[in-house]
Amino acid sequence: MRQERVEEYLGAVYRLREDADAPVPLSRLTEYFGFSPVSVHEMVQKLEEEGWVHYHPYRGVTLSGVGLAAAMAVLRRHRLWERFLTDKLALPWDEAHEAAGDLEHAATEEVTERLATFLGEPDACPHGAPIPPQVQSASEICLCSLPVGAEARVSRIAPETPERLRLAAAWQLTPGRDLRVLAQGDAATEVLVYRAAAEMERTVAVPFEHAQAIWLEPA
Amino acid sequence: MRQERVEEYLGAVYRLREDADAPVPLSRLTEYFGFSPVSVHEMVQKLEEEGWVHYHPYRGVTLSGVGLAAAMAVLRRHRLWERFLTDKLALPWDEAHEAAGDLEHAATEEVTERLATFLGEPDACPHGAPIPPQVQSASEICLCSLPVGAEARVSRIAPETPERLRLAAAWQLTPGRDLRVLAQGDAATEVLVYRAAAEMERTVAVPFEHAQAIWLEPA
DNA sequence: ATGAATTATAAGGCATGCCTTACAAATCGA
DNA sequence: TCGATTTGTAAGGCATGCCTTATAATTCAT
Repeated sequence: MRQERVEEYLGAVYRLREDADAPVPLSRLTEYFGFSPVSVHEMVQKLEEEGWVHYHPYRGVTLSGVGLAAAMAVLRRHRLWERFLTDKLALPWDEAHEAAGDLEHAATEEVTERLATFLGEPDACPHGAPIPPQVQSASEICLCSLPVGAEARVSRIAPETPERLRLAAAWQLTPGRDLRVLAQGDAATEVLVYRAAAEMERTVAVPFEHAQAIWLEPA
Repeated sequence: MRQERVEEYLGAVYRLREDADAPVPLSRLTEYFGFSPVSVHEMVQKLEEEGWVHYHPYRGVTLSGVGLAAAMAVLRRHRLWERFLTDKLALPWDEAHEAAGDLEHAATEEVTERLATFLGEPDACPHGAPIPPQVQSASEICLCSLPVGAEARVSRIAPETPERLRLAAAWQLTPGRDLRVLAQGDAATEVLVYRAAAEMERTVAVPFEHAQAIWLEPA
């Protein structure tokens, strides 16, 4: 298997496994890549043969030791390049993910580590995802879970679709911004209302589907 | 054909055509890539079919209009990344070429142009090769051609092999450095003797094979 | 002008990584 | 527990881009 293919699969598994112990079903990978189930199944078997993942039939895949290390390396590269693209090249943050997807496979470990030094060893990508070996904060909660009146700081947008990123930027709900929940909209209409705190007097109505993807550190 | 493959071939043709009108023989490409003549021939035919090159049987290939434009874009990306790697990441210049070879296919036009801006629109790669649309200086001459006693400034190392680049760096014969020819060694022993000018009192004996690859702007 | 070297072309092969169709097995909800 | 849904497996296909072997055509130097 080509290294790039391996890396793409490992990166996908890493992203999709919410819990370290929960195997990622092949259906998730099928959906993630847009490949046929048969193709994914084939690749997963090869990945297992080569020791990258453990495959539990009818349950899904988990990363092996080497697989985890490789996945972390890939995600590290990806997110470092995202930082470079947004911070140094001023690429819009909704384009950074895709552009970094190509660069992550092209850069060697040496180049990546030099890039990390150049960038000042950042801890997170522009969308707030931790750059391995940095790990996800345990206290992070979803915007949907924040009680009315509570304040919090935006820490991450995930999953990061271009459209959602553009909206989040327009709402000024980007990592580091503070907000307070003004009111909870009707869950049926799928709208929640929030107000960014203090310095900026802005009130935005965030559709439920996007509020689900905005993660916070409570104040 | 995959775009990356096309770009590699066009880049090779661009580099190998000394004169715009002289077709590049397939044997040069065979040698450049280390592929079999048959494989190169196959690819060249496909490139011709798709309009990237003109193929003159038994003579070689020349770039078409679109092929030339594409080749220039590739070389531009390549050399901009080389500049980034050496200038911003402090990657040794003999490693920059290889590392850039992967990045050049991964970066989009938009990213490349932002990179150019970030780097301050450089005119040449770290090894002195012009970054398109910049063109090669016509007054450039080879170290072998410089008369004894004449002074000149190093402008370029080409062809750039890692070993040669390491030697050139050790000799401090890098683009921008001034030198004067002290004496001409015996061509049979393939050694020429030069002395870097003024500020640094250094005398080095440059083997003929490497002197052939050091290009100068006469003082 | 002829023979050696170069170049072209034909034919068949191989690994990769996708695809579809078809069918079997396991899981899970009602 | 039974049937629908999900998941696994087998079989065959396809494009890419390399490879080797073998043979034909051309070029070039003597």
